[in-house]
Amino acid sequence: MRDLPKSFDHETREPELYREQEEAGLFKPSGEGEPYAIVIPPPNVTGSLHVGHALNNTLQDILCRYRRRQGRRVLWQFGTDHAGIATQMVVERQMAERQEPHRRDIGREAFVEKVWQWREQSGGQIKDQLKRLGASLDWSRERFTMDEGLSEAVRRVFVDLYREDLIYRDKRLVNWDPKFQTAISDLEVENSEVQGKMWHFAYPLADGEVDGIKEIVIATTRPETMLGDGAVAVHPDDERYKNLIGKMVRLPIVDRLIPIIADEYPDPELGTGAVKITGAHDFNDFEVAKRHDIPLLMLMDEEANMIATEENGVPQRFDGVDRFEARKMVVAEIEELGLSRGVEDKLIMQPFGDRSGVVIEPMLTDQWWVDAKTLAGPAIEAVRSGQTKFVPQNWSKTYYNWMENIEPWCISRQLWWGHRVPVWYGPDGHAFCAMNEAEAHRDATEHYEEAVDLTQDTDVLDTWFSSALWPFSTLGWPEDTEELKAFYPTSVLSTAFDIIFFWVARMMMMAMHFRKEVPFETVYIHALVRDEHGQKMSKSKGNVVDPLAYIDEFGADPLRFTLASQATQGRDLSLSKQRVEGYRNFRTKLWNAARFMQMKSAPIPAEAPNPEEFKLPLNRWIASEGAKMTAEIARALDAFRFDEAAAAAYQFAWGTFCDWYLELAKPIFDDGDEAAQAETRAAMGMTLGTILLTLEPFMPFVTRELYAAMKEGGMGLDAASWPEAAFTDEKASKEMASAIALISDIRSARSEVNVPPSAKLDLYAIGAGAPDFASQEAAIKRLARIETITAAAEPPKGAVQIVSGGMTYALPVADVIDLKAEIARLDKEIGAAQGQLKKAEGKLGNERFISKAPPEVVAEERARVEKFGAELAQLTEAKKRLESL
RNA sequence: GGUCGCGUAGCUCAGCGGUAGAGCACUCGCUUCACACGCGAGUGGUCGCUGGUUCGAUCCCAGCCGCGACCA
Repeated sequence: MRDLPKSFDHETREPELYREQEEAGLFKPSGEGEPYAIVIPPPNVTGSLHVGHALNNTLQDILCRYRRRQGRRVLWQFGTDHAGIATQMVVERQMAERQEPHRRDIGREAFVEKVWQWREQSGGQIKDQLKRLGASLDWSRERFTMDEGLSEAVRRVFVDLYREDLIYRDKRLVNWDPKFQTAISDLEVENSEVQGKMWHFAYPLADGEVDGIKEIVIATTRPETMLGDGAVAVHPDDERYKNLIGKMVRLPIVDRLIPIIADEYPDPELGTGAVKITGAHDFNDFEVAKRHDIPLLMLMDEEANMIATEENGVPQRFDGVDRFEARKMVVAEIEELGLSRGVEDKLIMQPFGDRSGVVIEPMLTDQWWVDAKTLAGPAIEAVRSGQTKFVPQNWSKTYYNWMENIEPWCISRQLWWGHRVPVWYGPDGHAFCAMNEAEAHRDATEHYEEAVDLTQDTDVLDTWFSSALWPFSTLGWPEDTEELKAFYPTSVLSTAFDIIFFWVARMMMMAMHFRKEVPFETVYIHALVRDEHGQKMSKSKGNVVDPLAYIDEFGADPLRFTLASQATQGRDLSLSKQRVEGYRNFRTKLWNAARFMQMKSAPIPAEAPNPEEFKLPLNRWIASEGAKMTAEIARALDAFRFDEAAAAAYQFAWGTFCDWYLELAKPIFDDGDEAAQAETRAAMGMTLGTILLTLEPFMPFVTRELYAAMKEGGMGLDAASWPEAAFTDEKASKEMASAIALISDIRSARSEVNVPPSAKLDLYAIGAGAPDFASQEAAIKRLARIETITAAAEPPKGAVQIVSGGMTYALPVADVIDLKAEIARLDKEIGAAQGQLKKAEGKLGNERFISKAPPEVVAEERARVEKFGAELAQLTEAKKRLESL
């Protein structure tokens, strides 16, 4: 045993202990066990550790450490993703701060070079933060989505899907982010409700009045788009407009004739029932325009400034005007024309870019698309058939719901940082999709029958396109590597629910298509971390918790234990400082228990003793309880019940081992014989070993420190495997439970009748029966502060009377007895017993209960009647004796 | 509007057909030779509301009220 300092210095020891593990090669797959693999959800290169990361990586670390201890060959794959938009944004901002030229001025190649430089210098700070958390990731296998290998995988997938017609180029409406000037996917758009206005504009009929009507009034929340209207639509069944269908209206300001058409899209109940159709700037309108072959007029450029062109006929004064400025102009001009028919305030849903925060503009552009619908089929089937399971199971519904209604996936981005689309164009625009430029040239030469100049597509691919390959690309695919053979499909993927669409679904699709196998057997969906009041954390609320601050203050162990103990299924978790503090106390408790054991020379034995050979009920009991706990933790972790596993460990270590076992063992060290002491040392050491080993996945630092200090012979914790949990001894458990109950009952009675804690009393066991825990006399004396234990026929005068385990005991407290308090105490117990008795008797009095309830339940109730009946009799008698004083 | 989830002790949450639980907070007591980041003893709940199923409902079903998330 090595001497333990007074307390654990997490600040200096945690980093040292981490380094020791890493240097020992603990984080690399080892041994011959069955492979177990988890790929980390790759954090952004720009990312830093937030509570969500802390939770997710704690849980993954627990799984990995648990499986390692069970002898599995564990790979926890680390890597980061290149985060196209975010990274480009960061580097551009940095360039601006340094007053360097804009990226457009230095050109694409130089800019991309700068991004790589940035990554070398400042990317990946999250690695060090994950190390502080204690994450046992295999750093030696780190991957990056822009690595050559992973880029190769991306090209392979693109080329193959292109050749199978599952990737195609198409001009369609996309969500356009005017700030970053790129298309983004549906998922990167956040719709939120904002206070807006609904304007009513009158469009005059072109050929004068029809049945006394000379205009049609449309309602719009986006007046500026009226400049590009191609039609006005009404519902075919709308009586108000029946006669107007087919007529033309004169579009104000632009002075263009557009038709009134009938379509199912307008809701007659909403607004005026007449809807303007701007096919190039609204998703619903686009569909209507396509159905009726209405021209799509582009109104804006890449920055969402208005453009006036020959084609769109927008007046020159709008050219170059910002879209919101243009809105004001349109409204003013309509009013001037006398065509305004009112305006109302209205809550409207508006799309925002999740990274840029600006209003997204639907824009008609050429983009690359993945035929997600086709890929989704096998991915849905893989979950339906149970090849991949969601935990908690409910999330599979979210997955199905999304997958079954999936839209084409827009994968092209007008950025510079990312995987460039592997397509080259010939002089006539003919496209050649190839793994590299040389191949494209070869194909082109064959096509044109001469060498031609090619230009590569300027778009890059959505970051999620490369992340979708993560489970197999990190293992070396498209090469057929040993890692791929050993670790694919991976065992578990752990992530948050909001990533199901972004990532899980896409990994499933790609894996089923390219590997014909699921990417992972289980998808564990963890909860959201909220603040201590259950509020979602947000920068604007200022309630964001920095996990690193908790690590600084308390250490990683308490933070990890807090997160694990709150990781229940199906509910978000609230993180509070108090709770972390509480588990810091738990760590200290373990520490002090070990220090006590050092005083008693009770190390973790070099060779584990066999509990079957223990003689003392106390030691047989703790071995039995320890085995129970170990089995419970394993069961809980197998079921991803981190909370239950943590609770079992906490309850056993503190509630059973420290509060009872160590206390009950003290009298043996005081005056037990040599053999009893030796056995108790061995059992105690063994149990501490069990606690440290089962707790290690949760608290990898302090458990290592204590194990190393306490282990006889100095062998480290990592040489030990998960404790075998086979021993039980019901008889010893029962005996100890009785002793513990009696001690508790005596303590309660003493406290309630105000016996000073320091006073030592004599205990009398009343009547003929003998208690079944004779072996614990010394412990009872010590823990309940009893001087002597004697059998007696009758309780002495002035005694507190205790009914425990079917026996009556008396505690003479001489003159100090508080008669009133004692009667009150007995009354309380009598009341409780009566309540229980009445309840059980009530059930048994119900004939239908007797006939319909299962016999064992009925028997249970009968036993309860007997037990509480006897208890009540004893208590009543005790009270009578007291009153006769 | 559709889908999913949640309302259990002051707070944060387990439990989910047969004796209501944990941590924290609170009250009282304690320099008990590992630990006051501690020890001991307590207080606190018509388990959102209303019906139904059942011998029996916090748990299952239906409706309602309140809260939240996701998708339209």
